[in-house]
Amino acid sequence: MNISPKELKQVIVFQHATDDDLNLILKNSITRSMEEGGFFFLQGDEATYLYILTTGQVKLMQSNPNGQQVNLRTIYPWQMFGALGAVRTDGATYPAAAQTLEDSTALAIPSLFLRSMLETRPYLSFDLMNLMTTYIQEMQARYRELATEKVEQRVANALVRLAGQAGIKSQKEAGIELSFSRQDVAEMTGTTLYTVSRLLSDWERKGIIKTGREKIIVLKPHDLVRIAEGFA
Amino acid sequence: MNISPKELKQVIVFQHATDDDLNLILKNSITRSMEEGGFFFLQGDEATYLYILTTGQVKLMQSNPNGQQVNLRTIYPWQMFGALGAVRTDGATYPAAAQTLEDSTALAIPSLFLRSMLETRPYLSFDLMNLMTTYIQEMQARYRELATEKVEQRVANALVRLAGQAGIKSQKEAGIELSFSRQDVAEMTGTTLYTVSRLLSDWERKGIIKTGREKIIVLKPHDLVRIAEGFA
DNA sequence: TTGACAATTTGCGCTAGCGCAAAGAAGGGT
DNA sequence: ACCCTTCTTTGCGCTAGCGCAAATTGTCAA
Repeated sequence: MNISPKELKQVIVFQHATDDDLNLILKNSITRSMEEGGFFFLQGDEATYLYILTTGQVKLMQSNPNGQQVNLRTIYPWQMFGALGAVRTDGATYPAAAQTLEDSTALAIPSLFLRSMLETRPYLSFDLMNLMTTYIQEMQARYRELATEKVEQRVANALVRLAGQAGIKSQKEAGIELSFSRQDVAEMTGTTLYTVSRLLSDWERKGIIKTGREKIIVLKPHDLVRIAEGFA
Repeated sequence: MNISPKELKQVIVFQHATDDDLNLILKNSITRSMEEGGFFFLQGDEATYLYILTTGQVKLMQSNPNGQQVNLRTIYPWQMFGALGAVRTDGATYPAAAQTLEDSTALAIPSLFLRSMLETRPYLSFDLMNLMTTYIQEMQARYRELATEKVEQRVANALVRLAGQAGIKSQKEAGIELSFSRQDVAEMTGTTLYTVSRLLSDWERKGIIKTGREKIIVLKPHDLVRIAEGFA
């Protein structure tokens, strides 16, 4: 699999990189493929690579000591993951696990090489920092949501967000199709598979969505927004 | 109020700064004082300054549209706050509000000046980026905690953490004294003032802590750790 | 087409935690 | 020393959401 510098430039953090830098990165990196359900890394693994997803889909998740887990984020092609661990100068470990949702391929940039780049390429630190501010704000917002909103609102909100990010215009229905199981949605919103199922069934009865196995078609996004805002 | 470069170097992000840079920062900044209960900035304000707290205590909090709020973090002297808004290149706003818990003073560094420094001082971007990775990890951990742990565990955990960060060895009691109201603790853990009060009363009966008005003295931290880990 | 497996739905009972209300401390200022 | 304000406690009732269990449905492979 060959990646061109031009493709690599789609990555937000590399948008200001020179072609020379991009080639240098490509030369020093390897590609890793992983079949559905496999892990690029586990929580606590030593952070030896920073990854750029080129094909497929990856979910980042964190587990507590009892094994319960939450979904932190889903990664789509040309997004970066594993950056948190890889960037830290001390012998750092990944704070989350990265599991593929479908067969996936990623460019793996060695942490050591990355850090050497950071030292001599100010734009890289800067862009990376900017990306991180975005993450922090997002996490803070989700934290507040989890702390103050009730389940119904959080699930509605998640669907709205997903429709924007991961949605595909449905072929048959006039709506936006999402490919997530009830369990996935539960882990994204800090609730249980049962509660999600009940909510979705309810909304389907009301004609707001249409459901299927590992599939949710959003028919009336606006109604979901209203629910998310608390006008249940 | 005069701040010396040496003092300013306590700030993690400025640890690698030259004396010249530190003086430059001081020359371009102003100090702002704020009495207890006042706001350095509100959520949504245009991010014109990045602040370094020099004296006092500040809490960062985020509100949802209905006015319910969560505490994101408490700031102690020589910590930075307002960085998220100030760093972003687009005309950004603060994603949280900063309210003083006691009379406080802060060094206010203009965002524009800060950004000009970032462009020419790679170490600054780099250190700032490192600080941000720490924040992200912390927020992710708290998010997971909120999603998977029950209230009792979260409150116990918060006390343990606070004892480490903000604790003062109590004069009279053999314990670590914290100055937070029940409401504060509730906002930190995503629960209600009532539930916190009930838990604290319970723990006091068991001799794990001692309570007072806006005061919690941790007597047996280890017992709290056990509760936090789920051995209620 | 038929199995086998995984995802989903739904009934049911339960309890953790919410939140009102009212009473009881604890300070702080005058 | 007293009053007023703010914080805290606790009784009480309630419900959102959990989670087991069992039935049902959808998918894929042989």
